[in-house]
Amino acid sequence: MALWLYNSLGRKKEPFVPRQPGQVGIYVCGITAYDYCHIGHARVMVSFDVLVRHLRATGLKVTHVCNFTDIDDKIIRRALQEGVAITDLTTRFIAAFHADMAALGVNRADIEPKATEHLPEMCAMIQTLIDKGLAYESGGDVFYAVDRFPAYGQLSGKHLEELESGARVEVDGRKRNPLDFVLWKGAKPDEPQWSSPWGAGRPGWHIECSAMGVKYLGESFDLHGGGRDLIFPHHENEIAQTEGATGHSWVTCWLHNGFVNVVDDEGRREKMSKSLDNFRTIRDLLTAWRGETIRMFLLNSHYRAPLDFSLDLLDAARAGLDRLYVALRGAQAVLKELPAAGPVDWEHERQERPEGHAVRFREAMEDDLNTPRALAVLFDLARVINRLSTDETTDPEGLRVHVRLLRGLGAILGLCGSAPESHFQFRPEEAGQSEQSGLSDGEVEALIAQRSEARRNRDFQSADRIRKALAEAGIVLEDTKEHTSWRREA
RNA sequence: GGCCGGGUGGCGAAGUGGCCUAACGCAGAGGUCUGCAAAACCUUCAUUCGUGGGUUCAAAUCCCACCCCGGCCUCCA
Repeated sequence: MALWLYNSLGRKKEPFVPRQPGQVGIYVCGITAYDYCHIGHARVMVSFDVLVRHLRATGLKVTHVCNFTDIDDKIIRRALQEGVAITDLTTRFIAAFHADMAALGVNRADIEPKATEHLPEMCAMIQTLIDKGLAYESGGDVFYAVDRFPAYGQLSGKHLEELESGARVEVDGRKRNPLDFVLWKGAKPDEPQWSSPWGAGRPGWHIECSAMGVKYLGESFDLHGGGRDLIFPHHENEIAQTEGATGHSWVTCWLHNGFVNVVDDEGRREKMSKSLDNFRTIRDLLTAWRGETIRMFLLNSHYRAPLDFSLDLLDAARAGLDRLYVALRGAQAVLKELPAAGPVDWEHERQERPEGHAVRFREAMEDDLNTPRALAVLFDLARVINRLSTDETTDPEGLRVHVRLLRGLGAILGLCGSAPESHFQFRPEEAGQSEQSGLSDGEVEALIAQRSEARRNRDFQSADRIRKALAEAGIVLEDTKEHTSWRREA
């Protein structure tokens, strides 16, 4: 078994071989901290979170780095607008990022470097580039001379001549070549600034990822990822900077996920983005859907394919996730206690059940993280579990084994880790629905107790009246022989 | 204009030469179970894969042309 990943550099799937056996370094381009995150950000973070989980589940030791851009034009502008200090603004949105990601079940990266804390590293790299003749000072700024780096364009498949002819790049007299990009921006009055050999100023955007990637993962490492829109110019420039400075190859495999699109009422679709102002923030959606539902929605399509976002699809994802939790809840009723998600013993699974769920799941994941296929395996498992839970002749051990597997495989996708009750009893907070979902858990339980009493007395009229009332409040009941469980429906 | 993705059932989405008369989920239909429901389970739901050619014993999968959707080429995940 081997993991195959689609490498944007070369545009084909390749078997993934860590540079150092058993160890992986991965750098993911994080956010610019000036606003709340939307589904597009969620997709990046969830995709790479799943990749890291998978690498770890297959026995690799992973160092996961995800940076924060905490100084940049947009941040400065936004801080000015809001009349707050830049660090207050970035601190606030970094905290919001952490909260949103926690809700989505995204694990924290091992290292979360901030640009403003790595000025010396960036300056050192810029100086190296100047010394090597790859960068030059001009009018207080420092620029990278793209035509001094022959491999420029290798990642994005762009050729310098074409870029120049197509040029939407604004003319800047200080640049030798219009495509040269800034490494160091000279300070304007009233802007945050750091001292440097080239005068006071601040770093360009691209240099931070080069400097911090090298610092934490080395001059060569395995994986570097982000959204497709970063391929050019951001990642192209990162390569030029880093390989220009070190003189050798930097990242083995570049990974990029597809966009989240928004479809409007006329059926037109476009990329969800900050600049188009057509985004839905994660925290907005979290008022009506569990984070795990959003995760399910994202994982139901392949990470590289374009993905249309809609509320209906979120509902469908919720229904699918319900199915997995129904299976867990049914098993819980039989087993009394739900087995925890232990690590999957791949060797054992391969020998005992070569066609089994675990093997099929892993094969799907190893095919460039085919999460839709991996999810299909989870659904197959849920069916098996449902059958075992309903069949009274079943021995509990077989059921336990399958439940443990569902939770173990689910954990690699970051799913199925909650208690079934907390999934089903999640309460949306959306303002307009407050009346509908006004019943507290305790009130629901009390009404169910009344209904159970009525049913025991075979007073089905009263029982059905209560059930109907609950249904109108968005509560659905499910009777088993000895117990009534309930869930909230959107 | 250059480059990059995508077009598969009512919806979402896998599948990239034979196991595909197309996985899986949602929605729908019938049945079993149930006091009745719900859930579950069983059955059913694309002879067809944007269009037109071609290659092949064999194509959703390869080749050619065309049409449509989205993106990058400027900040963007």
